[in-house]
Amino acid sequence: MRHAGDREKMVKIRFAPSPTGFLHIGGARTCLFNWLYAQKMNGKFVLRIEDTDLERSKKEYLEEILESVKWLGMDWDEITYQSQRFDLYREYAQKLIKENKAYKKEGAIFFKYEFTEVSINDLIRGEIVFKELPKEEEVIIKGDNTPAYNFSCCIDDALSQITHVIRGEDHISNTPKQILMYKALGFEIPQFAHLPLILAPGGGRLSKRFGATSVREYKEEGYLSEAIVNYLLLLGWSPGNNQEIIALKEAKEVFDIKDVHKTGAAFSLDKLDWVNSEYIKNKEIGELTSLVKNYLKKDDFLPLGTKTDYLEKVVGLFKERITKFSDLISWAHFCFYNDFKYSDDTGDILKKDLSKETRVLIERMSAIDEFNKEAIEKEFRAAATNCGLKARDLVHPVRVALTGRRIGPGLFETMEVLGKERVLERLERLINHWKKEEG
RNA sequence: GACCCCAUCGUCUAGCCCGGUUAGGACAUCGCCCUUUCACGGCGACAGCGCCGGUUCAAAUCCGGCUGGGGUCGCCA
Repeated sequence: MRHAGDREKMVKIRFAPSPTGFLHIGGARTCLFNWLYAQKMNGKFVLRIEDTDLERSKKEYLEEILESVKWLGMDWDEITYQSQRFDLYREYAQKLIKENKAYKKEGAIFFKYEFTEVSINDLIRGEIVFKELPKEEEVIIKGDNTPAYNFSCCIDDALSQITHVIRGEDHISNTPKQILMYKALGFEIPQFAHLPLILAPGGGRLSKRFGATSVREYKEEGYLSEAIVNYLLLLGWSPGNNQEIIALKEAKEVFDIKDVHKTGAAFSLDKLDWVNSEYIKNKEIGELTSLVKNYLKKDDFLPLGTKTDYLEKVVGLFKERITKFSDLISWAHFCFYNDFKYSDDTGDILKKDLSKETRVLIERMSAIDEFNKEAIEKEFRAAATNCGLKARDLVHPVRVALTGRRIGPGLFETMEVLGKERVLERLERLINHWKKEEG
């Protein structure tokens, strides 16, 4: 409730990626917390593209970043590009020169820090006091006439009236420098909040050495955006109540920047996998199928003309046992192709020649009209019993015949999904296998 | 090295602000149950307040020091 006396400015937040690489998992979380705060405060969310490094900034990175932000479920009210505002930064640099706060030197423009003690009131960490600065001057306009980070950052934050700067902990040491620039420029100083860093599994910096670091790579591995968001939310923040699974729209309601941790959090693929499998299990089958279809299309994995309702059955077969969509490529291969070989580790299962018993099974299976798992199970067990076998003695070799593997989904469900024709075909192939082994 | 940040199971965390808990949950690991395999699911086990002082009847919780980890010190952002 807003009172007449409140002079509070509308909250305005920014996420400021640099298009010199794909959206990093850490950047994604920074974006998430910024977005969440804006949502919670009913404020505006600005995307500011920090493309001042003309050499390293690439259009493809920019596009990927925007795509990833959207994919994760976020949107923005405004987008600005620093590369379009170079004149502005130069103007302010000139102003500082006139006021004797900056000077030209070695082809660049330097800002002179008027250092006293600088104190930051961090929303997460409380007061941070800097008693010393490592330098006395800072480049604000580089030799090539482009602005340096700390300078363009201040000017944009001030001019676009950013009220809260929420960024990674690695920026803490930039903050006193920026505060001094704000002061020199006569700008109002925003609120700051420094997020803990995401650490590599062993601790230390999250780098390429530890596997995927960009959102895009996780997408390509077949992680759901909701799962990535959920997992990232759990890194440095908790909704409380022992809750682990939380959707973005729910987090929006309960998020409070003050609850964010101060400690760096190690990234755990195991936990991400678990969160992802939770989302897969709980997702409505139709939606899941369309996501899977879209995912598998990319690698041309699905044979042309695969029907959606067939794919849906396959997805139903596997949704309880995969952690990410890419698992399907090896596990569900047999659902789409007939040309698979029996895996090397199935030797013990196929050792005993059960041609006769398989023949009996074929008879029973072909006699079924409604080829569903109940009927299949009934006939299957009857066949085994008739041959004096335990069901499991027939189950294992048949699974190998149908899937090529010793492990997989429930056999009767698998048979129903494959359909009578393919089941019979593959059973014949099993008999042939034994024939060859003998000869 | 200088400046700054941080510290609860192996990992992510609840608890800390407003001292009194068998320090709770999740992932991972291990065991049992379910079962046609693998999973899922269910049940259970393992495992933690970095150390030393201080304040207090009482400290994970408040204070100080130490140790340990992290970040920054670019005409990168």
